Amino acid sequence: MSNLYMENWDSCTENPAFSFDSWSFPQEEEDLVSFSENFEPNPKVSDHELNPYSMPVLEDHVEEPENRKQQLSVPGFAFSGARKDSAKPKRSSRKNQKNRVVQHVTVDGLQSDIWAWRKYGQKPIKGSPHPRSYYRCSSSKGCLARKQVERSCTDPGVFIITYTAEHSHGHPTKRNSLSGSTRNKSSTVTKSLAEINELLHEEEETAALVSPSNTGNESVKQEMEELRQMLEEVDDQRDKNLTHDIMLSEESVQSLENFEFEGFFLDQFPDLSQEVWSMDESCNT
DNA sequence: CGTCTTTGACCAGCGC
DNA sequence: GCGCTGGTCAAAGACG
Repeated sequence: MSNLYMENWDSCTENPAFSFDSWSFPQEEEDLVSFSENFEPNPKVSDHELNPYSMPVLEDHVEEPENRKQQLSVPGFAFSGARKDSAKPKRSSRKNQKNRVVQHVTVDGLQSDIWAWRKYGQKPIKGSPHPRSYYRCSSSKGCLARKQVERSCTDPGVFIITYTAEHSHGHPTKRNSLSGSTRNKSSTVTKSLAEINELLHEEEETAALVSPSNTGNESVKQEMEELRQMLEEVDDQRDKNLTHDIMLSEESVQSLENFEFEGFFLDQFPDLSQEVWSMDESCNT
C-alpha cells in the first residue's frame, strides 16, 4: 500500500530497506556529508518490517556515537542572535533536512497514522496544483517530529508524506483533546461503542433465532453481561474526562477478542485494535 | 479553557 | 544584491 523510501533531496532512492541511525539528523555540514555517505541499505530490514503508520521500525538499532549525539542535541535548530528576538532559535536550514523519509500513501494510509499531528502551515508549491501542508507532532511537548503532506500531482488519490526529525517519545501519546475544529474526531470511537452495544443486542437476537436452545446458555448470557458492564465503564470514564481518545483498555479488547461470537468485533471494528495501547498511558499523563 | 486550523508575514537558502 | 521558493512563526478565530 505504501511506498517508503529515503529521499536525498535531489535524487529519490526508492529503497524501502535502509539503515538509519536512531532517527537523528545531522546539524553540521561535515556531519551531514558523513551521514549521507554512511547511508546504506540494510538487508536485514524488509519492506513489511517497516511501520506502515509512521516512522520505520528497524530491526537493528545502531547506537549513536556519543560525540555525534551531542551535536544533534537540537536537531533542525541552531541558536543564533540573528533574529530580532534573539532568544528564539534560528530556523533550520534546508540543507539540514536533506535526509527525510518519504512515504506514498492512499487516503486510508493517511488516516491510519497513529501519531497526533498539529498543522502549522500550508504553502502552494511551485509546479504542483496542490498545496503542501506542514504538521508537527502534538503527541508530546517538545517533540521535533515534522510531517509534510502533499497530494501527488500524477495521482490525486495518492498523498506524499514527508517525515523529518524524530519523535522524542516512544509512543504516540495523543494529547489532542476534543477541542479544535477539523481534527480527527474521537466521536468515531464513541460511535463504535454504541455500535458494539447495538451489535451485541443483534447478536443476542440472532443467537436466539438460529438456536433457541442458546437462549438458555448461561455462560453466553453471563459473557454478554460482562461485556455490557465493561462498555458502560468505558463510557463512564469517558464522561469523567479521564480520556477522550482512548476508550478501550487492553483487557477490554482482549475480552472482546475472546468473545463467544468469534471475530465479529474485530471484523466490525478493526480500527479499535489500534486504540488499545492505551488507557493506562493516557491515565498516567 | 485548551488545542486546533487558517493564513499572512517572516526568514534563510539558492540561483542568477 | 535581488528575487524566488520553501519552511516556520504567530495572531486570530473556531470548536467542544
